[in-house]
Amino acid sequence: MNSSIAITNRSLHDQVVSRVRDLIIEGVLEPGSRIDEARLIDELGVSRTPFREALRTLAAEGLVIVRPSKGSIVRKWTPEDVFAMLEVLGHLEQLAGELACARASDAEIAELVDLHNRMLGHYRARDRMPYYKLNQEFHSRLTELSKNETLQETQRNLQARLKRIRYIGNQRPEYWAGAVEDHEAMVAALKDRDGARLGQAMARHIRNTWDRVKDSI
Amino acid sequence: MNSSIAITNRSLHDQVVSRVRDLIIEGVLEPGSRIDEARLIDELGVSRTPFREALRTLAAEGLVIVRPSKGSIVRKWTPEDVFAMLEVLGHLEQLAGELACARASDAEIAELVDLHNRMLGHYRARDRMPYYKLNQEFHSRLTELSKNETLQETQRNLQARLKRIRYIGNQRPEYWAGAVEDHEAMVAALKDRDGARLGQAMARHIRNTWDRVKDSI
DNA sequence: TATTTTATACATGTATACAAAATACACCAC
DNA sequence: GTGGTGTATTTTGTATACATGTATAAAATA
Repeated sequence: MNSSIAITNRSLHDQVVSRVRDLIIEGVLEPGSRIDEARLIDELGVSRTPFREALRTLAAEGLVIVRPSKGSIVRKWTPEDVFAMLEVLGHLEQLAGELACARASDAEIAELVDLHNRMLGHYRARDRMPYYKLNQEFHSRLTELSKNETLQETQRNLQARLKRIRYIGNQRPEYWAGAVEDHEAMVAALKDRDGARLGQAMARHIRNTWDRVKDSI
Repeated sequence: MNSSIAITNRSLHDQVVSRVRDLIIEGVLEPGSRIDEARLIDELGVSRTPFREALRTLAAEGLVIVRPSKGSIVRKWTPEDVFAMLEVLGHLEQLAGELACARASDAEIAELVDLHNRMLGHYRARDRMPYYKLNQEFHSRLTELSKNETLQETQRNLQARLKRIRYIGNQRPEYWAGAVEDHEAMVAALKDRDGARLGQAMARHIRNTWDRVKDSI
């Protein structure tokens, strides 16, 4: 029972989309495996119509492939795919960084610095999961500061595709330390509102990400 | 009756998606207007299921908004939306240009130069429609030369969203002349495989596009 | 025994029917 | 005349039934 007062009128479609998306990101539905329609609709307790519509949405997002008459599968990324996604994401976040320096308010930047400091706390305590979650938020929030809706949308989509891979990849301690260093540089540039430097730092961060994840795909 | 021999086994879904997408791009379905499910499925001769699945795909592409229980509408872009899309597209094509210079074969570049020359022919003859179509192809092909699948996918999507706007915008003769000049610069840089210069030229081209279309949104 | 064919089961694609929500409209009170 | 309430109608959301296509396994032939 939902104790909150808020009216939760999310359509069944939206609920199924985010539920299945999570199942894919969490790896419950394995990349390359068939999606058993009958079993999933049974487990989710919905009928085929909203489920299939959800699959179409996820297919458009690139997480699922619908093969006519042959069922749907969870999309599986090749190393080339991942490299391509990071190449694009790197340039988009570079743009985001440049725009953020030009368009964000002082308060917004302060918030982001605060978020970064909390991340540092989790790093020192070696709490991977909360660090990881704040990391996702850091990148999303920084992209928001670009005040460019399309940029946010595209970044969100790529981040969703990469979420699982990144989580798997960032396991080794020295990789984690490297990522934290990258973030230090980014936050410093953001504080100075040095768009070019922030852009460079973000692009470098994404390139480093490739080095960190490439062996675990 | 289909006189061609080719087996046209595209799913009903795909057919509906591209049909409705075209209706939106051509302006038959006007931005902001409600999509009359009953009428359209009747005109297309399909049932509601594949049609609604197609709407979900188009919604994910950003061309349509599905409002729960209130029907779907054709998405209408504000000037801010268009500016944001061009800002992103500009940077993506800049990246595409840089990568193309590094990764394309001589033959591929020659093909693109040839395509450009055909565009010039249409420009001299003032044949707007064939010029416009080759222009779309020019940008798609150049992005293909980046050999980055994600980049192509993202570019395709943004190009689809902007298609109608760009067509409306590029009407005045002096604007057209400016666009042709931009292309001359791009092709020259591509011939020299000067990635930085090509990138700059593409980014500038997109910025000019904004100036050309902003008054007609 | 290997290979091809065919039958059958099962999963997917599409259509339709039913339920729920939103909108339009008429009627009444103020 | 204006505002509000209740009902009818339309439209959308979901479930289910039916049709069609694909894969598997059994049987027949080479």
